Amino acid sequence: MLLSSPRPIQRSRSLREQTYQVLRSAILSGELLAGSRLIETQIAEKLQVSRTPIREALQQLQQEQLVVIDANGSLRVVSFSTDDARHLYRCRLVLERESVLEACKNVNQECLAKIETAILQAERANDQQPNQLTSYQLLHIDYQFHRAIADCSGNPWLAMLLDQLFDKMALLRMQTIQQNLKVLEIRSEHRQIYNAIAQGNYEDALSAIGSHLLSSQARVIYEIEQLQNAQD
Amino acid sequence: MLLSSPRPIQRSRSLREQTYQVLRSAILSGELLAGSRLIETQIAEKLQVSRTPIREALQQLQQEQLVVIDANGSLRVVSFSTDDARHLYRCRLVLERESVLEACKNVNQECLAKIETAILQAERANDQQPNQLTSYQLLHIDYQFHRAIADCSGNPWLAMLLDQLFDKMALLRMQTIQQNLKVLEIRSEHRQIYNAIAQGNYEDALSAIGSHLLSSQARVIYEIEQLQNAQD
DNA sequence: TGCAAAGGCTATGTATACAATATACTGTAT
DNA sequence: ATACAGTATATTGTATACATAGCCTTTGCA
Repeated sequence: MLLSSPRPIQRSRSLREQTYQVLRSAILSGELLAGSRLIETQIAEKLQVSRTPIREALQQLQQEQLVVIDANGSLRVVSFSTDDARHLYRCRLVLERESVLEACKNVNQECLAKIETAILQAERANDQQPNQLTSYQLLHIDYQFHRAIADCSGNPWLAMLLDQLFDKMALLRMQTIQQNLKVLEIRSEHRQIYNAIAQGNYEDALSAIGSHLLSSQARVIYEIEQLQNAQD
Repeated sequence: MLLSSPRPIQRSRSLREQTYQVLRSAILSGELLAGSRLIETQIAEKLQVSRTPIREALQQLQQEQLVVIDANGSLRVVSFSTDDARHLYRCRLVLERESVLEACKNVNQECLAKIETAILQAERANDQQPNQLTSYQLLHIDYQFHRAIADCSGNPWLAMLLDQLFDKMALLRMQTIQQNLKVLEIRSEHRQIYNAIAQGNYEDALSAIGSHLLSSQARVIYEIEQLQNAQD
C-alpha cells in the first residue's frame, strides 16, 4: 500500500472527509490495486490519524461498493468481472437515456452552457496536454460531460444514482485501460449528443447516447477479456 | 423520540448492525416522524450502547438518504416533497422497466416461482388479516414482489439501485398514507405483470409495470398535496 | 432598555484503551 | 511427516475520555 500522501492532512475539513477523499482517489487512480486489502490500523498509521475517521471513511467506501468484504470478512478494493461491466453499463444506459430525455425537455441556455463547457474542457485537455494528464483526470473530465447532462435533467435523484455508477465506471476503466487510453477521442460522439439536446431532438439524443455507451461498453469488455487472457 | 425497544439488543450481530436496523425500522414504520432530529447521545442512552455504533448506523442511514443534515448541521429524518415523489418515481420507472424487460428474457421456473410466492403472500395477507398488519409490513410485502422481479433480471447492480429507491418509496408512502391504505388492493395489476413475464411478453410487461407505477405515483402525489392543503 | 461579552451547555469530532475474535505460528506427540 | 493443541499476534468491535465548535443564556455595561 502506497497512499503517497505523507501528511498533507489539515484540520480544516473533518478528518473523516479528508481520509475518505484520500482513499477514494487512491482507489480510483489505481494506486490501490483491485483486491488490495485495506487494514484500518495500517491506514491510520500511514495517514497519522486515529482509527475512528478511517473506519468511517472505509464504511462510506463500502456502501459505495468501491471496497467490499471478502469471504474472510476483510475489506478489499473491489474487482469487476465482465458480467459486472455488462450489468453496470446496462444500468447506466437506462439512467442516462432518462437523463438525456429530460434534458431535451428542459433545454435552456444555462444548462447548455454547462454541457458545452464540459465538452470544450475535454477538447482543450486532449489537444494541449496529450500525455500530461493521468487516466484518473481524463476520466474525470469525461465524467463532467455526462454529469452536466444529468444536472440538466432537473432530477437530483437521477443525478445521484448516476453518480454512484460513474464511480464504478471510472474504476472499471482504470482497472482495464493500461496506458494507451483514448478516453477523450470521442469528441464527435459528445458533440452529437450535445447538438441533439440543444435542438431538443430527443430521438437523436437517445440514439446518440445509446451508441456512445454501447461502444464504450464494448471497449471495456474487450479490454477486460484481454487482461484475463494475458493472465492465463 | 420513542424507539420502543427497551433493550432487546443482543451481542450476536454487531451493535452497529442492530442499531442500524432499529433506527431504520423506526423511520420506515413512521415511529420517527419526518423532520425529527436524531441526536447521537440520546439514541445511545435509549439503546444502552455507546455512541460508536450509533454514529456508524447514522452514517449509513445518511448515505441512504433516510436521514439528512439540515442547515444547522443537525441530522433529521428526511422529508419528501411532491417533486421528490415525481423524481423518485421517474427513476424507479426506468429501472423497473429494465428489470421487467430482463426478467422477460430470463424467464425460468425458479424465478417465476419466487414472483408468484410474493403475489400469493400479498393476497393471503390482504384476505386473512385485513387490519392486523402495520402499513410498514404491508409495504414490505408489496416490495417483495418488485424485488423478486429485479432478482429475475439477473442484474445485481440493478437490484441494488432499486433497493435504494424502495426504501425511499416506502418512506414516501408511510409519510403520506395515514390509515386507509389499500396498498395491496392492486392484485390485478401485479397479476398482469406476472402473467406477461411468465409468457415472456415484454411489450405487455412493460406497459403493465408502467401503468402500475404511474397510478401508484398519482396516488402518492395526490396524498402529499392533501396533506399540504390540510396544513395550510 | 438594548447590546455585547462571557460563561456554560450541547452535540459532534477525534483519540485511545480495552475486549473479543480470528489468524498464524510453533512445538509436541503420534 | 502430519495433525493437533496451545500460544502469540493481528484485526476489528465497542466504550470512553477528551477536544472543539456552535448555541443559548445570563449578566454587565452603556
